[in-house]
Amino acid sequence: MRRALASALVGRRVVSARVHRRDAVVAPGDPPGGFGRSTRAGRAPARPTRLTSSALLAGGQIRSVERHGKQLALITTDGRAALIHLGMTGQVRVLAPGTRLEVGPGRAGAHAHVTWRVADPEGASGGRVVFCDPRRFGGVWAGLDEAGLRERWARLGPDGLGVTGAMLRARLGGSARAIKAALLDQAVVAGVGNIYADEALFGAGVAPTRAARDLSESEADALASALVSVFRAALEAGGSTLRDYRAPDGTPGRATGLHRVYGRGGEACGACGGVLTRTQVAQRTTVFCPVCQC
DNA sequence: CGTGGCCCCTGTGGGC
DNA sequence: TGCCCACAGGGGCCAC
Repeated sequence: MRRALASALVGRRVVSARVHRRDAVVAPGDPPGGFGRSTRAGRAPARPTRLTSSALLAGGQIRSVERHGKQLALITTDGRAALIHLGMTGQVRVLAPGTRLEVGPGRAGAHAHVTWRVADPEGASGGRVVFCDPRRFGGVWAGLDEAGLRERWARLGPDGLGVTGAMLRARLGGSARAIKAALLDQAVVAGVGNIYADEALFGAGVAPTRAARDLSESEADALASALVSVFRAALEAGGSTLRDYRAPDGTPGRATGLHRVYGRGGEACGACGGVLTRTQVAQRTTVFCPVCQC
């Protein structure tokens, strides 16, 4: 996504930013609680703050598109930043001038929440970029600057693509919680979600329920390198499309074909032939091989 | 302070 | 066909 958005946006101007659903955006001064909390009926009476199009980069020129973990930042040459998180069902689509967004799986196209119009520096239309998310677990953080962005990202762990055993050990510390719960914590490693946690634990031969503090040094090393290879392979395949995910050009990812345990509870383990166990860890469905992972 | 539980939301697929 | 339930790529808050 980052690469596709960078090639579509870097050097272009943001002509306008339109918000179709205010609760898919968090602006500075909004009450805490994340997406959807500020305007929901029956909640605290706090009104959302006024959201200017400038807070969503209108009038700026895109200098770079950066990513840390699951968060994607659009940064302008004058130092403004907006941050996108896909949640479970989010998409960011790039549409050529004159084209329409199809409704698509999960009715994503019927849930467009933010639309940016972009243009070449000479003014020729560059089409538009649309953030969609039916469930609205994702959203856009508006009104950031680069310092605010770095501050947010400093609270996250190292990005999963570059994690090492030493980083992992330092972040796990003496925690008694299940290693899978620790991996899902974005302050430990940024970017690990339910699919890749299970896949990496399988790759490393570590059971998801093991206490984080009980991992040996070599197990932490194996887990870090399993994370990196799982991420590399999934990126190479364009990501995991269970149903909703699409690249910015609308193509689904093909990494689901690489999953060795995720979504395969009850099936035979590809390594030992035993039955893959499906259970719950940290309130998330978890699949692992009780023979290969211990 | 660290943790588990609960909740936010919409869509889909299976059982009856 | 329709209704109800379970479940889904995430993460913030709150009570223990």
